[in-house]
Amino acid sequence: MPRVFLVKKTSSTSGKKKWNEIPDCARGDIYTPVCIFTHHGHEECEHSPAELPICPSTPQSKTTQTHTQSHSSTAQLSCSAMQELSSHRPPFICSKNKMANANNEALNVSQTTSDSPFSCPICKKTFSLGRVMKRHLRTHSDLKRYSCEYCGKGFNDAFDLKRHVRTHTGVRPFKCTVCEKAFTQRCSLEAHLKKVHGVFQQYAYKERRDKLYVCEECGLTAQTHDSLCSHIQVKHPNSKIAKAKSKNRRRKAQDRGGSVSPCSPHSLSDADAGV
DNA sequence: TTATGCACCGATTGCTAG
DNA sequence: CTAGCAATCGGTGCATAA
Repeated sequence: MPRVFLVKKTSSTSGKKKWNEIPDCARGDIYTPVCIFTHHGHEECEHSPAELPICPSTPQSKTTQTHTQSHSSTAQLSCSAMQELSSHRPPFICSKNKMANANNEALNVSQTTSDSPFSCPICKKTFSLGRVMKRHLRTHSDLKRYSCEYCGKGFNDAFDLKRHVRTHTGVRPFKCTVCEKAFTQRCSLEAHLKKVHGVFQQYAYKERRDKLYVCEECGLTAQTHDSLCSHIQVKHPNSKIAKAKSKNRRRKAQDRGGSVSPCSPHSLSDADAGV
């Protein structure tokens, strides 16, 4: 069975950079967490990850070719039927977790409680919020809303796509303060700090959600939107992000008939980037 | 005011390379 | 065996539509 979810192998197309061979210092300006909580109790402030979309994807067709079903139709399938469906899915759609969950869900059907009012009609998993359950239903569908322009892999979440694209672009926003090694995901950095250096990061929940503005073009990180926008305008004036930004400015100016922020958060959204 | 969608995030996990 | 990579998915904040 192909380990298709490991893009590292499957996307070894010509022209792809071998980022593992590139020193972190050569990848561009990257994020260095300054809020680390060590054994010594030293604590500083911290900011969190990436903001910019880079991979404009469309509701692509590649992932919808087989076994795509509407929620209404899938809702009529039993768990075993869903498992069978999964076994015939195209490689990158048949996710590991989906398969594992299918088994777990079958086992846990009897464990659902009445405390969670929203229950998945397919796997019977329960949720406290209706919108969470509704989104969960997507996991039973082969339809992927966002596709990677580099490898074609599909994702349900725009941010997941953005994070995935970093594996192609080499952007690694999370940098170890001890050894300079950089990572694409905060958890990878935290695991590294904990295991290798014995350093524990601790944040309040809010602190974790503070944004770090990452230029997906070069990996530069900024603490504010404005500084990031200035960077994009100066360094990457012809990038898709910059174009999407200017396009969004024009649109908003038309919609509101007034001045708009030169770089509002939504101006950098996936949708505005042509998704 | 409520419902909904989007975006971001962390926890978790399977896998590979060394 | 360990460290790191990459992916999935539920929780949550925010903006906007109804």
